[in-house]
Amino acid sequence: MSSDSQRVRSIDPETLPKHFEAIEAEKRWHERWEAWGTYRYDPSAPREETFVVDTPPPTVSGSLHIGHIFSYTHTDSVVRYQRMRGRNIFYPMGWDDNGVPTERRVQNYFHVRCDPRIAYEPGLTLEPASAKMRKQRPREISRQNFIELCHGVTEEDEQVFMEVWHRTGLSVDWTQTYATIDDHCRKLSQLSFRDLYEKGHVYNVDAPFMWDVDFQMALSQADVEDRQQTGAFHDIEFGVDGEDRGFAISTTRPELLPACVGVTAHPDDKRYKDLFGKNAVTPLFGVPVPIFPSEVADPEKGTGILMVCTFGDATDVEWWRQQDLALRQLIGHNGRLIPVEFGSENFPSRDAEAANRYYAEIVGKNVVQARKAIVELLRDPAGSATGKGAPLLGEPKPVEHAVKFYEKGDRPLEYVQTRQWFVRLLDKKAALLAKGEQIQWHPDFMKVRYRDWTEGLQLDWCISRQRYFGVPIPVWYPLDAEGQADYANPIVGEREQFPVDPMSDIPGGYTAEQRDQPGGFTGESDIFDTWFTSSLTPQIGSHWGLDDARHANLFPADIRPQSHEIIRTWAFYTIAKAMLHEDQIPWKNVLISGWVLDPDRKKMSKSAGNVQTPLPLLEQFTADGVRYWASIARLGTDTTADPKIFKVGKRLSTKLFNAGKFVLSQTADVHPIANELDRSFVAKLRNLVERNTLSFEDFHQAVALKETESFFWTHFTDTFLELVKNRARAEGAGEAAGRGSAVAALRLGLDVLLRQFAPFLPYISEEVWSWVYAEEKGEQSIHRAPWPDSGDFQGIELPSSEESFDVAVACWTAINKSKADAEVSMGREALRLTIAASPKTLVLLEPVLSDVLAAARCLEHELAGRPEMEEGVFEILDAEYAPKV
RNA sequence: GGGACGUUAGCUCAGUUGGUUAGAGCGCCGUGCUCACACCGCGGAGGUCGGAGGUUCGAAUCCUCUACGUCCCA
Repeated sequence: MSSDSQRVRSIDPETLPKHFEAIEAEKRWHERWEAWGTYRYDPSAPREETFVVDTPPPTVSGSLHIGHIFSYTHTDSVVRYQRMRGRNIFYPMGWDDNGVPTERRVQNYFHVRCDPRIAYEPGLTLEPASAKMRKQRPREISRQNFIELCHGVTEEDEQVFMEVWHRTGLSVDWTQTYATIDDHCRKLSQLSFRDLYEKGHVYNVDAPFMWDVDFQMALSQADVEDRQQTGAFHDIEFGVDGEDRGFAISTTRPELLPACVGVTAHPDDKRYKDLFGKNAVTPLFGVPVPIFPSEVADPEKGTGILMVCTFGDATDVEWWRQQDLALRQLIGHNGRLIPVEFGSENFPSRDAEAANRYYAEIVGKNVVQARKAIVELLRDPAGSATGKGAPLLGEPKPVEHAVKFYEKGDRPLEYVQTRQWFVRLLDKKAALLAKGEQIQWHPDFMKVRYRDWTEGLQLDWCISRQRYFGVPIPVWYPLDAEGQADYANPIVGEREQFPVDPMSDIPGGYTAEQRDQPGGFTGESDIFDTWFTSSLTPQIGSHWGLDDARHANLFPADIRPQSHEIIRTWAFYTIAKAMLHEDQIPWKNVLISGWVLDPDRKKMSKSAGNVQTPLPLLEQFTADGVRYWASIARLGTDTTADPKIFKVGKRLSTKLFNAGKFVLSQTADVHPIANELDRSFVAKLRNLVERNTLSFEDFHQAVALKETESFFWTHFTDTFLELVKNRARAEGAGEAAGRGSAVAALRLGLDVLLRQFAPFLPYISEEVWSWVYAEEKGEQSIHRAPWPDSGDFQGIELPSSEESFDVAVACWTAINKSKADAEVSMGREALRLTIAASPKTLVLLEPVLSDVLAAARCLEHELAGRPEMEEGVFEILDAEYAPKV
């Protein structure tokens, strides 16, 4: 040992706490990372060095549960890996606050309703509604006051989310945040509209469209879902105009009888063939309607002939268009039957007086009430269209059928004639499908969902919503001398004006006094579908249309993380927007996280009432423990929230703390890694790094975690560490080289393993890193340290045999087993024993034997060559152990 | 009705291009408080890989059919 040799930097374990204080550490590290700017985006770096994340903006008014941590952790581990690879990370956070969830929350929280006709009340502040207030009618407030309340509530909700994200350790750049309702997003959203308008991709039209009668707003195809419902076929007898006969139609919606505008059956249906071209007469209301053939009519369903109403469903709309039928809109915006006058031009009747008498029984009722009432009326023989008894034939026959609902709604959709804005997509299916193919989907099969949805698209995208808290559609309409709006020639806001609110701002060339005056203008009161804004998240981050240089650096993004149920909305619309605006794909990779299931394997959701809130779990299992559970799940796989797995993660982090403490408290003179066992361990480690790097590049980061974890336990703490423990502490002359090699290998092992754990377990890895490595390596945070690569192993000679490590472990395990079989504790010394193995295996054992004997506490030994034994297998014979003390 | 994914030890899950007696963790049984760690170690038991058929020298893995579960689309 030379006196001028350098000692390795080590720690005094006494200065460290006995246990890892995770809660305190999480707070401490979050503050330091923020202070250091560890996760800041550098706008000066070129695109090829930048890694861009299109972060999902969480709906802040939704319930926060463990599923949020699950999917965001997936993203964070990818991001942390890329950062360690030297990439400049753009990882923003958005808040999705505009739209229905926030409006609902405000309505409930303050017990208010928005009435746009009411005047603004400046400075209005409200307390959360008391139980007493809730018994009264909701307070009605102005549109502007309602919007202000929404802003207030979302700010509070954002704080709750932020706290959880900080605690989870997301490496988001918190200086890059946005809210989908803020000025920037409203501006981007309106710029998007303007661009689509200029390109001819948007239009408005007054037509029957899907309508939710509770929210009283139009919907897009993506907002709608099928639900299986029990209905009933009602067979109702119609008359034939000018003839003595009748026929029975089947319908599940008898309440729409007054809205009947036609009758149809399959052209080949012999039963009804001779009716085509004639008029039918409806019972009760005596309305003559044309009978026409249609391929779409199913002869097997009900009686095979059916009534066409305005409107029962989408097929009714089709027939109405094709056959140019009358429009008899019956269902009002609120879902109740509106007053109509039979005998008037649009509602002809053979007996208007009777028709109006019957209709008086159902007018003003909602659909369910009206159905009940009309069924009773149909039992009245006087209402017959043929004079042959009650129009209702037999009793209603129950049937299970799919009914369309707004996904957030409670009552079936109606088709109501309204004016709405649309984005034209149906003519671009092929191009949209091609864009989907250019994007890498992880897992790949998730692409099928995008394809299915795109191929099945039947309607253009309805983007106007009759709501308040959202991005206004930036248009006004000129009013003619009669005060009629000219919808064909809207005045679209100018780029410089955005964000603009047509309800308060004035279009160019007009004065405020001309609002809603003949010859003046009127502002569009509708807002955008929230997806119209959310579909721009990559452009919101890149400042598309506002900062070309930044946009070029940040678009398209590298990854879009999201869950699979919103492929048809968020992913689809984002792809559509990128294509319509710039003929681009919005991102190169989509990472799909699965759902979190409760222990009964049900999806965790607020409506199911099985949500687990994150904070208690973070308290109990630590952020690293919870992150472990999330990270070990492969992309796209639904995963059970299993406390057992959280526990495994927490245990892993504790073990890292202890192993780190042990390794870094070893001290020795600086010496190269030269010992055979050490070199053999390093070779294994090097192999691990290579495999993990490939896994991360393929977005198989769960595999990398599993491999690292397994290596850490199996090859590091349970074996290598135990085998070199004695040598790492050996005193005396001639021991320095072996000791130095052992300590160096332990420190390299810990260093490289810590860095491979860092993307998954940011807190414990940073904690251990800070003890020695931060200063030694000149990287204050492990999260800015380089991902391990071949450079970490430079200058370390390869082992003489790749098998040395495994042979040493096998021999040591055999001795342990012999102790266990003899019911002797592992700590007991072996006075002597014989190690039997094949001669070849004994040759491999030779260079690592001293470490094995020391670890096994073996004083004397003999080797016995057994040619008949399998390679790599050991047997312990004639063991004699020291007496128990 | 069309499609996707899943079905492997009591539980939660790995099993890459088909290749020797199918793996891990938890749990269980036995055992040891050896100076980093009882938030630990060591040893052990436990599965005809949903079912049937086929291809192959060889199938958890490929093909066909089928059952069950979850989801997507209609």
